[in-house]
Amino acid sequence: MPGPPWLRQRLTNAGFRLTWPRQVILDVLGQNPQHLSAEEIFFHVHQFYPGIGMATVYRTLDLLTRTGLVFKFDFGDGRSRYELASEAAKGPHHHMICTRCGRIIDFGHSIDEEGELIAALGKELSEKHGFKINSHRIHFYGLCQDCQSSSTEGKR
Amino acid sequence: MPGPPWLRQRLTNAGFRLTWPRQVILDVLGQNPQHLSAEEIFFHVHQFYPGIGMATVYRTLDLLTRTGLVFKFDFGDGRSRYELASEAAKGPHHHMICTRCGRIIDFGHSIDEEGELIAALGKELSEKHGFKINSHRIHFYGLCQDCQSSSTEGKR
DNA sequence: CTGCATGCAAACCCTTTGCATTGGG
DNA sequence: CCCAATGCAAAGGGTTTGCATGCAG
Repeated sequence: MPGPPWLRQRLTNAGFRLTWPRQVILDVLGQNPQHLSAEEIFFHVHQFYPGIGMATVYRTLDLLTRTGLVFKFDFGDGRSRYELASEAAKGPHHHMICTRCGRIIDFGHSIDEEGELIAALGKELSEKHGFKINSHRIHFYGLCQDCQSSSTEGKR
Repeated sequence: MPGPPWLRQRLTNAGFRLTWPRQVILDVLGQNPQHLSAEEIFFHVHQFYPGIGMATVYRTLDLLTRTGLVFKFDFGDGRSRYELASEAAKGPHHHMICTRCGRIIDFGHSIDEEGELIAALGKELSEKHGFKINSHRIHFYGLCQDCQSSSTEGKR
């Protein structure tokens, strides 16, 4: 259960204490490239550190999110997902959400059009509305392979 | 409080009863182009139809969403927003979310790059993962004009 | 008339918070 | 040592559900 030391350093650098729960949560996130819900993170962490409570998971995730070490995602199913920023930053990083079973897959791509599009939209946004864009996300909705077989589509 | 009759027709066509609460909810949505939360919809509807309950609002919104008359959005603030599909479909339609004050603005644009980008990404998604894309949404995160003035940025 | 739709209130789920205790620096 | 961080349990906020009643078709 080692895990990247530079992440821990960024915590202490930001003035936060390097506690056991925080290290384990960081490690769990580092070992799970998928988006984990708070409950899933709790479950994983609990195996190494049984005494942990959900409140600490939430507080730590909030801390990590505010510090920028973790990204928080909302896919519309009522629970948030979390992912290491360093993992998400490995490339443009979007998501495909199956409107039937709720499955979410990461979608790292490398298409030139995106840079131009985002730049153009960002320019328009700042000119028309005075916004300063820091990031963007693209969500695709549709049916995953498994759900295309079945007939009745349960739309969200 | 008239409101578009074709919308009501789509309800009856789908086999649902044309009740008073449903008509009023549809009218409220038709008169408010912004994204409304369930609570805001309840509040508006309540003025015309005081007897209505939140449960009916939620059940109706769910019905309308499943029928495709209404789009449901999640911007990450813990409550869902709803908007008439016919309104949202007036053009490519994305959102800018201020990470400080939570303000959301609609962002209807008309940039050619988007079609190409989405097509390219959709192709990749279907080829690599077997997904069938029905729709997509782009979220921009940043600071709105008002919040750029203030110093401390409260990240989500 | 018949059963879908409503209203009310309780239940639910995820997340946040209060408070005494613990442990990192 | 001291205060930030934890754990527990209770509270909170949005959404869903059970059940008796009401109304559209």
